[in-house]
Amino acid sequence: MMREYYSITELTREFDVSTRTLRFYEDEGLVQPVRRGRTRLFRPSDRHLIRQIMRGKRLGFSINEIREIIQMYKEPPGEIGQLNLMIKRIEEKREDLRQKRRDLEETLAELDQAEESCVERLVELGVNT
Amino acid sequence: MMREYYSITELTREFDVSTRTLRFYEDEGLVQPVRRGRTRLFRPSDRHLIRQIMRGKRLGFSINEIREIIQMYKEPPGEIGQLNLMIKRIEEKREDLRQKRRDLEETLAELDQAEESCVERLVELGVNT
DNA sequence: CGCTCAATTGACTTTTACGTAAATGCCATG
DNA sequence: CATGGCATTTACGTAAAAGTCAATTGAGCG
Repeated sequence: MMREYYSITELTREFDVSTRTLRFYEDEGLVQPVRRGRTRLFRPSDRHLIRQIMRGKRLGFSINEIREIIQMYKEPPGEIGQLNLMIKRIEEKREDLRQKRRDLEETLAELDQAEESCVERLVELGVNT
Repeated sequence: MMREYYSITELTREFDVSTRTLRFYEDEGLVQPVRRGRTRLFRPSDRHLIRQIMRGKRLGFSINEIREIIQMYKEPPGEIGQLNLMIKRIEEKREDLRQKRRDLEETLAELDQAEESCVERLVELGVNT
């Protein structure tokens, strides 16, 4: 079932962030929950945005970078110049992500090696006792 | 040829960081260049460390996390308890990196989709004019 | 030796991404 | 109705990771 609204505390629990953080994202214009009186009602689309924000954070993107990425997920603009510009920006972000992927694979490889050294050392010690 | 020493400015150019940054990393104990008088002489091992630091930064790790990772690359400890602890830590970091990889792939997929939408829109506009 | 210019040091400042506290609102429940 | 329990707003605080600036220092060179 697709819920209509989520309360702020529901989402803080789901994503393990504080209310302060979600309000901060609202101030930053990353999400725009609707209001009933003064209380915020987050829609599924807001929830999805928060999911994307958390992903961006884990990848080490700043709020501004996340904002840019979120722009890219939105409806493409209607003007050709804008479209070409957006495609260029998207390509840049993808290159950025590919660099991160290379960094990630290299780091994983080095950690694999480090673990192997540890295991070898354990075997040595196990043999000698 | 394997250079013996690198000056601080050489490395700032190579890695596109400021001298302040490299000194900061030294203060943080991430690198320990030797000294001739007061000037720092960075050895190939320091250079390699800086490379690893930059990788960690691009992946969004904090200085403390980078410090931990660097510890893992070093010689494995001699004591069994320490070795097991280190293996556990390494496994945690790897899980962290695998999460980042999932985030990365998802983000790349969404960007692919976004670009496709843009291209489609371009085709529409191209057809209509 | 004196000059110059890069390098160092230390202090202070800045930016980012929230944390925290205080005062207050809203509302369901006993 | 008052009590508890979230919510909100406003304002100030803070830690991390450098940037910036000023005052020195030292090394090389003519």
